[in-house]
Amino acid sequence: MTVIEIIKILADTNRLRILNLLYDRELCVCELEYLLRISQSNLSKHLRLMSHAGFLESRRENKFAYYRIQDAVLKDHPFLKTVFEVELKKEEFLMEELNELETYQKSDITCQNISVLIKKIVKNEMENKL
Amino acid sequence: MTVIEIIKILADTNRLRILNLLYDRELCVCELEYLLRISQSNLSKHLRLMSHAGFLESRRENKFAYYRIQDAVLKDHPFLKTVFEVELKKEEFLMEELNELETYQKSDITCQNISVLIKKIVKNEMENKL
DNA sequence: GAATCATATGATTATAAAGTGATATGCTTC
DNA sequence: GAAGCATATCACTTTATAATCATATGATTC
Repeated sequence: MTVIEIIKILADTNRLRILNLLYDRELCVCELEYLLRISQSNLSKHLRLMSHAGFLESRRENKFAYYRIQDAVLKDHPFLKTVFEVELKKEEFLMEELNELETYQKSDITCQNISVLIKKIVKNEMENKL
Repeated sequence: MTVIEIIKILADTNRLRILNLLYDRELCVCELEYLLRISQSNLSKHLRLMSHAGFLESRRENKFAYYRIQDAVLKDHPFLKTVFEVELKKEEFLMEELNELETYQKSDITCQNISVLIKKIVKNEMENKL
């Protein structure tokens, strides 16, 4: 992966939000969908893009797909550590999303029951549009 | 300037080429045009974009406009040093363009006589298209 | 094996940049 | 002050990418 490819991956707000949460941990598609309020298909496409580029890796466990950042990317491109650990911390909304992740992890919500919540969110959004 | 703004600036090959040459030095628009073979209007737009964002600063000396990277940007976002000094060095074509800059600086070409060369380049390109 | 669920993909639309060619600006020189 | 030059800007075209909606896939549960 070239620097240019990496920078182009970072240069999208939704992808940066995804990577912000995936930094240092593995998350399921449904968790990202719930935490970031990105539509399922849109999310899936960003994840595929980053996987094909070699930025992410994924594994499947039963019904659920888990994504993580490839170790090699961080090793080969040390500036990414600074971006994630220093620069992204300056962005208030990204910090807020990390807080929400923490709240989520302390809660009793899991991949098993998260879809109910997502449906509620989608329903609310629909109603707000009317 | 937010990280996201900075990354979006970097996420364009021509802007990265420009910044690669401007790192650690000041250059004139005509020098960039000559060295990078980017059309004058396109170049001017990229320079304006980066100036408005606060990434570049410019000064005018007679007919010529000189651009440089703002000190504050590099100070405020240390990862940029790594990007320029480590990551961009891995890109062969960017290294090649730095070499061409060095050759240029050793030559007797100056802003005063560079426009003749640019016209020749443009003329050649026109002919190659036919 | 039919139904359900999580995720992926395809087709399409929407949006936003980058590039181009012509023209404007503003300084310089005669 | 007219002409020439370097740079900037405008109007437009082209290209690229994100988002959306509908549908497919593939595993799971009953």
